[in-house]
Amino acid sequence: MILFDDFTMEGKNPIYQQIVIYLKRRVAAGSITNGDELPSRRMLSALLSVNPNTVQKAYRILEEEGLIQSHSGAKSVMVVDEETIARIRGQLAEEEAGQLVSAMRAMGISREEAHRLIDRYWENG
Amino acid sequence: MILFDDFTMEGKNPIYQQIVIYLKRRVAAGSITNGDELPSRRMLSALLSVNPNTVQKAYRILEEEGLIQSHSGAKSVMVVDEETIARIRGQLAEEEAGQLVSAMRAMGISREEAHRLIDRYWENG
DNA sequence: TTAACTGTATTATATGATTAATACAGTTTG
DNA sequence: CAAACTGTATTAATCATATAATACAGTTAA
Repeated sequence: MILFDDFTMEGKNPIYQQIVIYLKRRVAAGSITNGDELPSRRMLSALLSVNPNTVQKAYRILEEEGLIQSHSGAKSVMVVDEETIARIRGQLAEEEAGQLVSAMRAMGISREEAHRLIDRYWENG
Repeated sequence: MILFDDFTMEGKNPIYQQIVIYLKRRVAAGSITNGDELPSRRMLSALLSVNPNTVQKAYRILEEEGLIQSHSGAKSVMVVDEETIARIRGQLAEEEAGQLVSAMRAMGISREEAHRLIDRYWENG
């Protein structure tokens, strides 16, 4: 059973998107593997203090992307293979790196300075 | 007159926030200096094909942060000193670096791998 | 001076995100 | 079997974002 024990609500992004990205990151990290059971919509909504519909929206999106399989009446499970991991990992890493680079460039921050900033946040943060 | 010629609408963020961050980044980069005139709400809204109220919201937020001064009837101008530049620069760089580091960590990506990803996007993009 | 601009304000409408309260059919388990 | 869970669906209400259509008073420039 996937626990969501290190899930935290952060920033302004919609909650359903935060759930989606949380699960994708754990797939990328390898801490979620094929067949892992997800908490039910009702359980997770209670744990996060959000509406069951919000969790349902996140799960539906992941199902449309092929990362979740749901049989009506039974618990939903993750569907993960090596190709999926590589795809998700590339997808998320691209977004993050691309966003940081364009931001730093727009601010006139050099590549070396950007590396130093990241190193500083890697230690503390 | 600030031209907005390299402004592009990107991502899902509210438009008024994109305008705010665009101007802050140019302040951080030094390509906007003290006293620079802003385009009027109506002109910018026409240029970006958005509603004047959306531009007004962005300008109002910047005015509340002290980066813009508006005299009713005349063009609004930027208010920028060295302290402001340093503050904005630190603020934006912190956000970006912090976000990337927590994302990479959650995905189990090493510091060295993160640097390589950034270098790759610095060249291409 | 006056016409064309400026900032500012108000009211209305539409859409997306979220909450809320249910309902129903399939499954798991005691 | 029956109770308690499961996924799924519907309808209604609230809030933020964004658009739309004006209105008014101050500034600028021909």
